[in-house]
Amino acid sequence: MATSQSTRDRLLRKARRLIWSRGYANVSLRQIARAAGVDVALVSRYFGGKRGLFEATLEHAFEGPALFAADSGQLVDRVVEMFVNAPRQTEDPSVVRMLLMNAHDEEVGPFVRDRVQDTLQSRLEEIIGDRDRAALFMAALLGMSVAEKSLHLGGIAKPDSPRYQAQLRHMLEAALTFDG
Amino acid sequence: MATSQSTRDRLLRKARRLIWSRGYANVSLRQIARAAGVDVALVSRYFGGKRGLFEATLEHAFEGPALFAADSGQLVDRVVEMFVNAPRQTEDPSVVRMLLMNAHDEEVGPFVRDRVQDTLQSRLEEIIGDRDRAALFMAALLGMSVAEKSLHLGGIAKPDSPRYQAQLRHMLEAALTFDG
DNA sequence: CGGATGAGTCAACAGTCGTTGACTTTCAAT
DNA sequence: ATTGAAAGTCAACGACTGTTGACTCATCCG
Repeated sequence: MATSQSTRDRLLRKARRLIWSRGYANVSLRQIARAAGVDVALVSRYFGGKRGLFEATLEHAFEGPALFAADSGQLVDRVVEMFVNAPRQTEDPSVVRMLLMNAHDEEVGPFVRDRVQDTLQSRLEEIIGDRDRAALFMAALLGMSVAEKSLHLGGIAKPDSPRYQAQLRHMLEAALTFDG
Repeated sequence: MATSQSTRDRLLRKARRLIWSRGYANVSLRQIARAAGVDVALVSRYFGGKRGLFEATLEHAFEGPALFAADSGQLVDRVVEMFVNAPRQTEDPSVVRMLLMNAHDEEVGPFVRDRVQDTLQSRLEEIIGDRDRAALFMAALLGMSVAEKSLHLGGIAKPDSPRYQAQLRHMLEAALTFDG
């Protein structure tokens, strides 16, 4: 028998994949449910609605252990590892991709931005030890991601190439040398 | 009497402001028409539909004269001028904002990306003289924009402050020193 | 004056959306 | 074997979307 837990998980996984990559407003519950092989009505039953389903996908989303264990010296290496190698295996959208697709959203944007501030960004400031540099570091990460993943900008190398590593590393390290 | 041209322009202006800042899928024709004080049906009459209206807002969108007249030495100054000072006056969304909001869109995303490649990006490559550096330059611009405008990242200064100029300039110049 | 043209209005269409409540089925415990 | 809760199904709802065609109205030409 299909336990409640397993169908809940199937919904959650498909929702993460679809909403994180296409954006909250651009994915319907019916699409998610169909992909998960589950009836639409169960979304409201298990998560209280679309909003609740999306928020559930964000639990533990910012607990990248590799990043959070890093100190300042390892930071660039860890981030490059996270965003260059990891996505190749999991095929799940990265947190940065989720950010780009949902931070502007009218309904869930504020929630997403708050979560990022509280966790990822504040942790980054701790590691780097400078508020401005941490912000620029994040900006570099976002810029590279949007340029490659969604703009398909020629000149940005394919993310599985060594040249992309070099490009990303260059911009990240540049952020860390800012001296306002 | 209200000539056809003037209502066409009113629709166009409101569409640019709304779609550029909120994204194609997140603005309805009825919202645009109401903001313009015009009946919805006229959109289909004058532009052939929502898609046509949006594409019309992109005509001449990438002809920033200040940027296109620049040579390599003036580039950073011109871009800082364009994205720091100009938006203060016009209150219109910048091209970068339009890009961030619409490059991912399922319906108009490909169109937008093609236009950017053909005009802005290729012109940037001409000026900079290096494909990789041009791409990183664009990534820096995008990253700063998304970090400030839509993520409201603490640590990124307010765009009308001298410190924001310094931050943006730092990242842009870093892109130009990439040596793969 | 009469008719035609262009501009604007209005109601309706087919479709999709998130959500709800009533229903059936399944399974375990008394 | 009967009861009861849990799990899943299904149809319908009101709201919203882009688009269409028939309508009114004013203006200008012959």
